[in-house]
Amino acid sequence: TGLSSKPLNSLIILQIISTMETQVSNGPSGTSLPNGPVISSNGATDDSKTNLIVNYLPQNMTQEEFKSLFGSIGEIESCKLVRDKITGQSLGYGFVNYVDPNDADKAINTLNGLKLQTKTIKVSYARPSSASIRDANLYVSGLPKTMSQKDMEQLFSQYGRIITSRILVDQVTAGISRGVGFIRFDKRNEAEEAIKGLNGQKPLGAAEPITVKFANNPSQKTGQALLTQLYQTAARRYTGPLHHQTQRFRLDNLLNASYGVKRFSPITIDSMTSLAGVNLTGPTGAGWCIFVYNLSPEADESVLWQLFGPFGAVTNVKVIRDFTTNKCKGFGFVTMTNYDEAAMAIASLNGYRLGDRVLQVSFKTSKQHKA
DNA sequence: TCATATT
Repeated sequence: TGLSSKPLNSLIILQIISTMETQVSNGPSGTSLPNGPVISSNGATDDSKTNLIVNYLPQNMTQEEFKSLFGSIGEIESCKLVRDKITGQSLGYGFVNYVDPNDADKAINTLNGLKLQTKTIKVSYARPSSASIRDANLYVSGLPKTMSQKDMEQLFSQYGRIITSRILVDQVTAGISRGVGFIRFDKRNEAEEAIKGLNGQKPLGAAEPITVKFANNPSQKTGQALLTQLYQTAARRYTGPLHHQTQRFRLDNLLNASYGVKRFSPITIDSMTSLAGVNLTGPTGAGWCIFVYNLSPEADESVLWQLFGPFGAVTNVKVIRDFTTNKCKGFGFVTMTNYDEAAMAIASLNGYRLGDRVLQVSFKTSKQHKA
């Protein structure tokens, strides 16, 4: 046919295939087989009960950490952290498709709202992928400062189903509206109708008209913005470690954000640093292994993610359980990628009161039981 | 005059 020698034609073929896949996955809902995937009459699998979208992931979370976190719930059929095609940067969201619909449900119940670093992740069922749900995100400006998120949703809901909405607030004055926000509709045509109906209009009782337009798409940045981003990430890589005082400040902010509690650990970072090298197992493969003692019998992996996630990159967590009762034996392990973040977590969480227990947290040593 | 929601 001559197609094989022309890259452009290959691209077209790929697009055709991808269109076919889209059509197939949007086929009629099918029948559920016992303990198996839902198969529709045309042979395609229906992922609506197993496939999740995860939003507001920390920027530095890797595919491996992502899989590790959601794999702690149950067997994963597939998962993907979505990255920018050009820069490779995480776009802050991903997909997890479980084998068992019950695990998808469990993941929503236990991981939705989990605080990781500065983010609160959102876990929900993914809508079937289709072109009609893309580019349905609107940027709204000129909103009255008194307008709440609920008010804004009420205004826009006449044009379609709203998936998310947000009003940006001033960081320093703690929560005063900046008069700008976002509305994501289920369908792009709903967003288009909302622009036609509301752009340049004055909301009831408002003094000024609002501006409604499509939001900037993060995956199609300008060349200048791309260069800026590349430069900034490169600069961060080559910047030395933050001063300890600064780290302590960041640490308190993270803790306050995550737990709403301020606490001070008697252990300083410097004393932790002096610990390094004498008694540690050291960075084994993936990172630094941390020993966590005095967990309750009911403790599970999500507790460890919640405790350590705010401090930085966590690649793995494990609760050690009794073989017969399946209850936690009182301890577990956490692996963190970066030494500084691990030391910070230990300095803050050692002596941390979790329920009626006081945790003991340290780097894992080669002979732990010898106290 | 914009945080990161459809692989």
